[in-house]
Amino acid sequence: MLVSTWNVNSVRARLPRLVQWLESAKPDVVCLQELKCVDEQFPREEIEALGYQIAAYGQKTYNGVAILSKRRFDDVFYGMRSDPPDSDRRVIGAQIGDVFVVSVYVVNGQEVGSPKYAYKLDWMNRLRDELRTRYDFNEKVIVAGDFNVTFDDRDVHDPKAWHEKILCSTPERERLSALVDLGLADSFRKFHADGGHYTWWDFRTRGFQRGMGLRIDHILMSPAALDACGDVWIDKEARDGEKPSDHAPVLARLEP
DNA sequence: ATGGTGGATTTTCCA
Repeated sequence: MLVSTWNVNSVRARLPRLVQWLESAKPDVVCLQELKCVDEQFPREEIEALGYQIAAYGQKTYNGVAILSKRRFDDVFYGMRSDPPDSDRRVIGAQIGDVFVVSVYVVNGQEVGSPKYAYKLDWMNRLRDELRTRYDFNEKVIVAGDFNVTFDDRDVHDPKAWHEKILCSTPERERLSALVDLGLADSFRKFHADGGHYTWWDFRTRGFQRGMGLRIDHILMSPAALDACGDVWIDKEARDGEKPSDHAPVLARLEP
């Protein structure tokens, strides 16, 4: 089973690239982030035509997450059970056979010290609570998405320039580690110990063309899922070419 | 150097 995550930065703007990628990569499960449209606008027919079931949780203009699956969903949940409920649509989860899959789009946070940064840290606390109370981590649990946080400086093209900056600050990394402490490993690191592997490059600085990226998209796995995982890789080609997203997809192969 | 590009929606927000 091939499980993947991709922040598409508008599913409608990315539709031709997404269709092309689904046809070539042939993932069984896809966690999408930043749909940037309501569910009525989701290009359902084009994706169903490729043999996927769709569970979407979108909103106007911002955020929005979905899960695509070749196999039918046994169960789906929409959003966190926090009080008050999340004002943004950033989390969706589904049971697909014996695997529990969550697609997450973590708050960006704008800048360290800003109100949005404080919100990000609180939101990540709430995500931890949601996952902790929802799942039995003896099962196969996969939490994939745009976490908007690097694990350590191996995930950063220029650690000096990014030191304690947004996406790289210690409080953000502590909260990402707190998710790992639930029993959710960074699956990419099972196969790649070296740095220099990135999933996001800023449009504004033409980061992709200059090799200036960060690894902020992750596939976290419970021990049973990680045991079944034979490889994890970043599809950099999907970040190249005409009208790309600013993120590359991450893929993981699991033995049945 | 607080820019730059890209998306959605709109003369601006967000990333």
